Amino acid sequence: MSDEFKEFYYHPQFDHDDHHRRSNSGGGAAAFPNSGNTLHNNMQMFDPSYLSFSEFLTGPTAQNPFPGPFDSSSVSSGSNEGKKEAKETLENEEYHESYKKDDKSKKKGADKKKQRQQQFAFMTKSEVDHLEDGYKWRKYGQKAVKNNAYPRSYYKCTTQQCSVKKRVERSFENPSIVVTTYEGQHNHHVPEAPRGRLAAGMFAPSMISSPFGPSEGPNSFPQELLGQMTHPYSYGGDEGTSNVTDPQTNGSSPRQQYNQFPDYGLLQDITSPAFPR
DNA sequence: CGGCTTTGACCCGCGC
DNA sequence: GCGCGGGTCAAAGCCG
Repeated sequence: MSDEFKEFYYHPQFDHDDHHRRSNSGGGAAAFPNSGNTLHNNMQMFDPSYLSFSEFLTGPTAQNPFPGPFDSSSVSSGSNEGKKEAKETLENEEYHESYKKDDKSKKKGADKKKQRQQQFAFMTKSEVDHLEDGYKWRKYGQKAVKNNAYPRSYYKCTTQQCSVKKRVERSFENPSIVVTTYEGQHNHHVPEAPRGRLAAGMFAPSMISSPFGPSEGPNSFPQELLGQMTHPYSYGGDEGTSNVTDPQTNGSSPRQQYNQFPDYGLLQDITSPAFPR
């Protein structure tokens, strides 16, 4: 219960034109190429230049693709209650959000114009695949991915006007690691805490109002997640050495630092977020 | 009964 | 041009 710290890595969802790097030369494939070391190549850290994660996201998203190279700092999100798993550092997991549809309007008959949307991926150490983030999701598919014994699940936000999707899959090497990729942006506020917990407090509008206005924010990242990250990303100066702040050992109560995170049992496990393209 | 999950099929883009 | 792999749809089943 004290080792609950998460490392936030953000890594760009390389999407360029290189979408489908599917089987990077017969190996890599989708999410976790067993390479087990390329992670650092693709993961980037929160840039200190940004006051907050939100800003961080906004910046690069708006103009520069990515602020900086992978650094090495981590964040701790005071997960109390010790929900289920212990957090640890991921270092050899690579997550590649290859970007698939550029504009492909697949599907039969349905003319869905697929245009790339902002994506945000992060790794979470959790026993459950589907982390509750306050929004309601409907699973619309599941697929076995290559080089990964674990299937990838596809979810859509059930809110009508919202077309946010997310993919969830487990790391092949570390089954305890769940990689969640959000795509698109919620154009609404967090529903009435479907599960009754976190949603309400943790996604208080005040926290997500900034650059990520749920109403029409230019961003598409999980506001809830941002909420957590905003502060955690203190990024003191000795990043790389110390995991930012560990609420629990930091002396201050987690609740304080993370504002209203009553008892969220979902994103608390975030291990390493990727980065919105 | 309504909503969600499951699962097989279909479609599409990319690499060879 | 073909095959592979990934993403989505939609019908059926399950559960609350």
